[in-house]
Amino acid sequence: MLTIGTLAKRTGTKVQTVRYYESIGLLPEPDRTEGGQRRYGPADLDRLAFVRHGRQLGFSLEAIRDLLDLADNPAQSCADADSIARQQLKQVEERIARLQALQVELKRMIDDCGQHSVAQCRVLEVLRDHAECLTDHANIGA
Amino acid sequence: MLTIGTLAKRTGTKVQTVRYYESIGLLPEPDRTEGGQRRYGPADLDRLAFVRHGRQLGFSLEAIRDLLDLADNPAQSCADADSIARQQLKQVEERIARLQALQVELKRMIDDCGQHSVAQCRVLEVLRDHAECLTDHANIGA
DNA sequence: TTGAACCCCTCTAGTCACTGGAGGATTTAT
DNA sequence: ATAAATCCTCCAGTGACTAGAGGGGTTCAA
Repeated sequence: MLTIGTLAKRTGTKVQTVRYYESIGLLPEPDRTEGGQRRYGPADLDRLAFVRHGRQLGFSLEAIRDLLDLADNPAQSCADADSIARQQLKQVEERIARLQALQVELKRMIDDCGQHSVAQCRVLEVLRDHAECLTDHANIGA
Repeated sequence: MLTIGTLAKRTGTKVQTVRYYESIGLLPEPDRTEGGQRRYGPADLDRLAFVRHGRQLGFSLEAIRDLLDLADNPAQSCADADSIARQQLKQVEERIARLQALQVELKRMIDDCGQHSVAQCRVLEVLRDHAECLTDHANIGA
């Protein structure tokens, strides 16, 4: 039986985060000692590892919840898991594209900056004048 | 004199967001009509455009606050603005690298998925078994 | 067995950058 | 004069945690 601290350490999670996952129903309520402390078994370790791994792959907790449901009912369709993963991939690819546009823009700002005097800083110019922009970059660079 | 709605529309911002920026001191308190409604001038439009443009480039509001200070005191150093932009670029590049690692992993999951039966879905397998991972992808794929 | 060290508990509130809604006032156009 | 559209404030919620206060539990050695 593992304490919450051990469980957290083994999965690279913070203790508070484990309790948070429990509070939102992503992890089941574990056994407790007489003193009221949580004690976990191997199944809990697996489930938390699954969650963390999903997070590392950029899945939202909502998506992970769906994937856990699928994993709990293995008779169901693989297609659902596949489509969740495909959605995730699409989002990741969109983010990459947006960030690459920002990268170009930022590099241009910085390159230009070196050649100008203090009073006419290109970084600030570029921010002031949207027209300076080469790319019509998308909404927010998350 | 512009209403808040017009100001918002011109800068691609929501009305609530404009008020939010005012509430955190990013925009100055504007004039008001006798009835208490906000009325904005061209300087407000510029400042808000600057903020929005910064956001589109992925700067945090904190960074934008610093950049606005620099823009307000043009006698100060361009180097500060440059270093903020450089930090931002570094962060963007890190995010791209992380996302590209995720992309590889997700593609592999999805490619493998098609070849397996419902009962042994690769997507779920990969999430279950960290050992399945080729890449040791970083913390959270933001 | 007593004490120290370290862990655990709940609860509340904060983070970031907004977004949404309730319930009501103002402005504008007809 | 009235209707539609916009505006106001205030409060609460999002996602995914994170931090801290104030207290209790567990474990090990002396």
